[in-house]
Amino acid sequence: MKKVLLRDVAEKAGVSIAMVSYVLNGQKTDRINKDTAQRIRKVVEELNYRPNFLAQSLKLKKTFSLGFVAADIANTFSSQLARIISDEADQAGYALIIGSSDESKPRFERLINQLLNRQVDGLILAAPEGSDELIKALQDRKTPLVLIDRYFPDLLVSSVSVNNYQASFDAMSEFITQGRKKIGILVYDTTLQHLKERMLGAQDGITQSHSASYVTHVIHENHIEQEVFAAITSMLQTGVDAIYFTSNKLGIAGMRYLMNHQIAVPTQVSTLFFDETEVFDFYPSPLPFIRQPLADMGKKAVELLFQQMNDSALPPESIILETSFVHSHSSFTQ
Amino acid sequence: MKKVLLRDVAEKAGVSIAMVSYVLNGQKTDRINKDTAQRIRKVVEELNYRPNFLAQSLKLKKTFSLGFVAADIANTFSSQLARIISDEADQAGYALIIGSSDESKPRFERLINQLLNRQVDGLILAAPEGSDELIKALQDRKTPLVLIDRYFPDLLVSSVSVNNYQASFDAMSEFITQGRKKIGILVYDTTLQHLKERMLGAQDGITQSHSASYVTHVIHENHIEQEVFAAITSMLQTGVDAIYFTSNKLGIAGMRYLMNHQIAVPTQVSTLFFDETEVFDFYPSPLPFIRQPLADMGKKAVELLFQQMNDSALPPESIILETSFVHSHSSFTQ
DNA sequence: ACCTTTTGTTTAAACGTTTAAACATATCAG
DNA sequence: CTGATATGTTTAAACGTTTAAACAAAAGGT
Repeated sequence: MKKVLLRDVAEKAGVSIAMVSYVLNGQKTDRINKDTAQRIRKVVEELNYRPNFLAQSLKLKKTFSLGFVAADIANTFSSQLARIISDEADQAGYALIIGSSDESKPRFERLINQLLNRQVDGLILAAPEGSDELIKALQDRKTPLVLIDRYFPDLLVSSVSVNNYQASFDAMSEFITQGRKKIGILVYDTTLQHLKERMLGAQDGITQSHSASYVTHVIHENHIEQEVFAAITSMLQTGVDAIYFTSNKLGIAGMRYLMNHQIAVPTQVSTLFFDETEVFDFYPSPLPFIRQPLADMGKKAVELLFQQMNDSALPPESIILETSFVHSHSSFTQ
Repeated sequence: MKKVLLRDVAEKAGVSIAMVSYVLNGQKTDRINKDTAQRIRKVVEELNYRPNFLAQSLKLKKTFSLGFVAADIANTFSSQLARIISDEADQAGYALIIGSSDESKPRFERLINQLLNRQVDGLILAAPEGSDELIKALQDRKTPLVLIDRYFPDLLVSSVSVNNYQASFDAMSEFITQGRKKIGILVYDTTLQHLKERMLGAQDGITQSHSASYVTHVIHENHIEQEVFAAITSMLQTGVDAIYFTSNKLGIAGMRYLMNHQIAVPTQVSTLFFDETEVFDFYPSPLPFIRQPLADMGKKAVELLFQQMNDSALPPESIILETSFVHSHSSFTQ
């Protein structure tokens, strides 16, 4: 079965290719004869004509597709974000091409190049460590672009993120009012600003309470499980009575430990997580956590990106969304 | 900063556009002067020329992109599959456009149309209920296409799936050797063959053991939580001592119930799941499940698809992969 | 010396659209 | 009845590549 072209429609309707194009795109409606238009539309229907996206894109210099490079698509955070962005893009008639850098800078760069080769109209990026210059270069090339989740303090780029510092700062009061005295903070060994801020916020929050101390353990990405286990072991030995997990994955590893070692939560140690996971549901006691407004983040990012695409002269805008503190995860979230 | 075109390279290198194209595509290598080729390559480098994918695709009638329509990308099963397929495609130089039908046939159809408009070179589909004719139509149009996970018994299309019937059948012996007498089976109200086979396999397995009976509860997709809760309540009242959850989501809902109601697993009721979830880790006792070979499924699907794309005359092939029975989920899977 | 190959390069059409500009005919004002 | 204007449609160039075919010059064979 041969592909139906504009030419085929034109031929069958007895008009020029241009006419068909005009009718299909709703242009020159005031000029075109109603009957002709009707006839063309009928033929289009009959032949079930579908425009060739490639040809259109080539001509219009617009592919109606966006690229999203996630940090690690295996992580629920990324995949939920991807889903939201995809839906959002979809509604605007855009397709989303998704990549995952797996936190590797070279891979990130490769993905971006691929996306640009494919002429995506804009990018939403969860940038890995050390990718600042790369982002800068993209910006210099006037590539419409929005950072999500991650941001670089000395880079003036549009971004959507959450109040990492403040949320962490505020959350510590939870431990304080519980009367916790020694708080363990688990962080990654990273230069990523948003993670550093989670740590700093927590530390400052504790310090300023004047009623508790903290100990920070730095975990390396490639040995999460082992290092988290070691960190918690050490913490418990040194009388830590509350633990703040600054990320998703750290939290999961931590809970696995506490579960396996039958540590009573929150009696023996109190816990707090940045980010939510389905697994929390399955812990016998409620596990409080800081929730990021995923849907808003995704929507805002797409919105910002579209703005950039429509007006490249627009100055970069940084949106910082509020997180919320959730005391107990309802069993009835679907 | 202007886009660098083939023309720009040609100009700077003092040759025709064709020469640059030939050199870049490694064609006519025997004819082209080594020095000229070298010079061209140098200019390409200097100008950092990137071919325009659209123009290439239009000319070559190949977009080097595949479409994957997942059943529900929010489900780990789908997203893991997506990740594998994406990686596999990537390695072959193909991009993956992902959609999620959310088990809705109209949405499925819309997504497929979008993907075809975008001229993807092939499709991998987790088809929702009742989409047989649609698949058939695609096949008639000679669209390279592979079904994954789901299949339609009377449709001769390439597909990759697992031994749903046999796996369920065999798994029941687990309950039998435990001496379980009344087994509850939780299934969806669906016409999807793979799910029906999971149910039938289990039923036949139990029947043929001559030592236990079963009761089947049908759950409707849109009220999973409530209906699963009701079903389990009813089962427990009628002396069911083992439950087989035929899917991921049913299992999660079920475990949530058992957890909340402090039902002892496996002492009071034994459980068995089709599919694995991270949440299983967080249950105090090990939860046995049937594992699908996700990676193999994804790889095979891509492989099959590429075969189809290379030779459209190839007859459809159905690959059925083996599942494995996992007794206890290791706490150290990353 | 002349024809044939070989080597190296260019020309030009094609892929399937969009759209400015040109064209043709009908309608209208004076 | 004529020039202007409104109405309806077509022509042709462009988007950025690929590639068959044509061309030109050098090398080889007799």
